[in-house]
Amino acid sequence: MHDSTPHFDSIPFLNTGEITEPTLLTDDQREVLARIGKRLKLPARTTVYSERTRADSVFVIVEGVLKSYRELPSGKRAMSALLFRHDIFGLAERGRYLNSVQAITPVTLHQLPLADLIPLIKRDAELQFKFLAKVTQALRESQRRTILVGRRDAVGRLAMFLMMMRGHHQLAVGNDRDIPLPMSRTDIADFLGLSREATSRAAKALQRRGIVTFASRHLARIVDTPSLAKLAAAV
Amino acid sequence: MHDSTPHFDSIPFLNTGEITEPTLLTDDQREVLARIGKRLKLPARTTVYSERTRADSVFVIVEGVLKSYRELPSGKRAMSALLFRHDIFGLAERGRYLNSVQAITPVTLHQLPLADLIPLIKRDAELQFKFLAKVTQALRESQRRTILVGRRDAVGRLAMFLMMMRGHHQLAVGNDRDIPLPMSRTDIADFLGLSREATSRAAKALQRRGIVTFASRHLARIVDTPSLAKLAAAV
DNA sequence: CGTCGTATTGAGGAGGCTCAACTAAGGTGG
DNA sequence: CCACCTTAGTTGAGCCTCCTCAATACGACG
Repeated sequence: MHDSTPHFDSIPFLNTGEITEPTLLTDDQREVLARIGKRLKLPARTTVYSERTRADSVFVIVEGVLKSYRELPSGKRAMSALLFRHDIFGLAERGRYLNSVQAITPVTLHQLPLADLIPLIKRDAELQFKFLAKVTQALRESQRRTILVGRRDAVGRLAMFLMMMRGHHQLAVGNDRDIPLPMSRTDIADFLGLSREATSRAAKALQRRGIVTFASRHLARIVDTPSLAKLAAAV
Repeated sequence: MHDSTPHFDSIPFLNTGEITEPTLLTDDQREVLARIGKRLKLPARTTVYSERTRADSVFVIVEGVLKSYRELPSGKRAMSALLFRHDIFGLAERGRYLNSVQAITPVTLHQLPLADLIPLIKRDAELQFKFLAKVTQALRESQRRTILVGRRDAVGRLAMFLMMMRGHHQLAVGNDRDIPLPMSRTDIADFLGLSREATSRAAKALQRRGIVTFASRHLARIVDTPSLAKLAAAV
């Protein structure tokens, strides 16, 4: 199937048989979604929508990385999530978006107007089920992140983040030692619930201990995977 | 409708008209769910299920409070969520539960076997849509909690928690000053990502500042709502 | 090659964690 | 019914980590 149609996968609820593959959209379902939506190509730094604005669409990421965040009264920004290929975002509450979403890299999105999507998934229960599974997965991801920011140690948090990024990248490319980090250090800090400085020091600590090297600001290389995994798991 | 059938509500995606009411299950839907599931009454402290065990059911809370948590290697417990009336839990990944769930108060649950529920919601798209909305709401709740544990100040976190508990209780009862806290201090501490000691000190600080009084360990009374709201909102 | 925003490094201080002792409450059996 | 025991919660002291502020270094972009 051509890559221009929206696509996502999700981890199934049940374990059917021994092998568990992610649940994929069928070609037909992708066609249908492509029909009701339109494709969007946006340069980096574009704001897709801002919190509290009228919500009329859900988005599926075809390619690229985005961040979902909330501005706090103090001027700090609380990051709700980092969003990757095949993720869904824009689930609104009472017709308003709750977060702002901004592109970190250039992105390709599929915009699905709620006015069309809701009737569609109410007709097509199988398609809706894919959405249900995907939202459930996002919920689990969110809970994992709650555990992450609940940790006290900066190094462990960064390790957890790197393992997470590795997981995302690994799906796409074979190489699992080089981890591209498209987002800024500030974004990482916000994601981890740390200050920029603490994040920077944590990165240096990992490097000093020979676990990870940072070839550039946007490329990490895992040297000692077991140690990193151990740091990420601990606590 | 009799209270023995499972029930839940959720906040709609769209704003239809000016007034936005929560989306409720219809009587018919409750009937259908009641038919495929069975009712469960459990005393306090019962473990409904443990992490990594085989998942075969989703649960709807008819009455009572439960906690969902994960045991960490260090022996600490990371709380994933507190669960209240009309909440849903037990969404599994590949046939395994990810968290453990334990009753805090005596609870009444509706157990819905996945083997029956999945075919049902694949037939009944309207019913599935209610589940989709509910899971989405849980996702938002989880994101809010991520922001909560990301805060640095213990007092603010506790304030946020109290406002949250107020919201839950307010729905059921009119009184919005008395807040029952059925869970232990340890549970609150786990939920806030604080130590027991810090939680205790934060409670004392709120009391000293005349914002909240703790009549007993399980009953808080809000004295100065605006101040509490301000503390909860700030950051 | 200069400029501006981003990132790193350093020093000092605040807040929460840990450890330890003490107190309160709940449950049990005589 | 009360004394005891066990568990949960509070209080205090010291330490550790991260935050804040400030200065410097880096790097992307014009």
